[in-house]
Amino acid sequence: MDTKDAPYTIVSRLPIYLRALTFMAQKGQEITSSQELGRKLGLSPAQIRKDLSHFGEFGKQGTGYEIEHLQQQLKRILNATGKWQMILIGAGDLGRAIVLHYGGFEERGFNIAAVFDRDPHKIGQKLGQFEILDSQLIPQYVRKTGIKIAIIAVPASEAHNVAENLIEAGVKAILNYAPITLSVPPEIQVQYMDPVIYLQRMTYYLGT
Amino acid sequence: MDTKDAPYTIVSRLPIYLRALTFMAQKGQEITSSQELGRKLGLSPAQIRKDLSHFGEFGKQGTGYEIEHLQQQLKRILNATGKWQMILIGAGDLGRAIVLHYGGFEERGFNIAAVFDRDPHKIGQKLGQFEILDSQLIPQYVRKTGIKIAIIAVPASEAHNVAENLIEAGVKAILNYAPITLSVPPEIQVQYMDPVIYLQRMTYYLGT
DNA sequence: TAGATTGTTAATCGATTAACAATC
DNA sequence: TAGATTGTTAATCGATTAACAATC
Repeated sequence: MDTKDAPYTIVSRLPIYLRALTFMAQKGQEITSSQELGRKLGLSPAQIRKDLSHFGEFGKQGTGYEIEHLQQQLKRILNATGKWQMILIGAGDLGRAIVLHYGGFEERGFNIAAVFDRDPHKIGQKLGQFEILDSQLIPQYVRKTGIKIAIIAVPASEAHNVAENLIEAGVKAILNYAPITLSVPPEIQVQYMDPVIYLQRMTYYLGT
Repeated sequence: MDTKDAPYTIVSRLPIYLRALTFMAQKGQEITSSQELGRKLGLSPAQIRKDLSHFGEFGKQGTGYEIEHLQQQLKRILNATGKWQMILIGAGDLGRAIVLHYGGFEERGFNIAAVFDRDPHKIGQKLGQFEILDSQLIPQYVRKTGIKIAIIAVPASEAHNVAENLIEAGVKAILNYAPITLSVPPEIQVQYMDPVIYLQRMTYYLGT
């Protein structure tokens, strides 16, 4: 396991690098440098080279980085070569928005496989292409499919229960849209998508 | 300007503290401690005390923090006492999802004031309660209203142009849902909401 | 008073930057 | 060769943690 000991600070930047490289590749660009990447991402060239050097040597002195190659390497490091299956918990407004209106998952290696809700009025109904399944079926579904990633889109008051059930069933990573911090065992990954948190990180700097 | 020099690392945690305090307050709890907060948020008590000490003394030895009071103080520090007006650029699927299906802005101090798109087929149509306005009107709208916050929900290819127009018009903070890093002057705040970035930060740890 | 928890200092730890030899 | 850029080392910088006097 060559890569699992990289500091999270570094890991957290790799998807940003990958996204930038994909954008450049789409425009037909073939080569880039730590300087160019740094300029586009607002980071120092040194930091980008240092980050990449944790995982190997991907560049060529005097030339820079072959975009296609670095892209492939980052995908490999991030386990982003295949397609990850995910389940979505919560078929309310937020869940509906994620399923119906967010189109970016598929082309970047993620797929929603099933949607769950605990509301009897919703179970059995359709959410886009999905039939909404009973939340009670989550454990057996996760065990059967081996799915490791879940998206939580339930109200804050329910999020913690849902998370515990998911983890109990074998889920290892949670993308949490509920506006609450989840307490989970250290080996479980959680990331947060509450836009208000991000807005407040900016209003601090805005004056009143 | 007593607070504007706090390190971003600290500032970035304040909204998390505020969210946790609000949750506790809703449950009727009146007092908390750095220990309890730390446990709930996965942070060390020392860090929480250190963070808060950058802005003042909000606790009482032997007792802890009065939740209502600390909440008020954090709101003041974060400029989260009033209601911020925002504009949304992009009335596609993503913009629609944000306006119609995300309900959490209002009660937490943010409000969408207007929606813009550049597509002639969309301009003049309704998005929920909003009439979609022509993107060309953004500059005059921003100047007239003094709005400082914009949400970008256009395709990646358009995001940079949109951002430049917004900044030119006087916008100071951007919540960017487009999957691309924006290059902006250092005094402009940007935060990113691309879920795939967050998913890839987790898949690194999941093995293949 | 005894117990608890703050705010703060000093020590530790980790991340970023600057600089440069290696080399394409 | 001359110019450019990498990968890496050492120095700097900043953030976290541990510990404790102050005090409620």
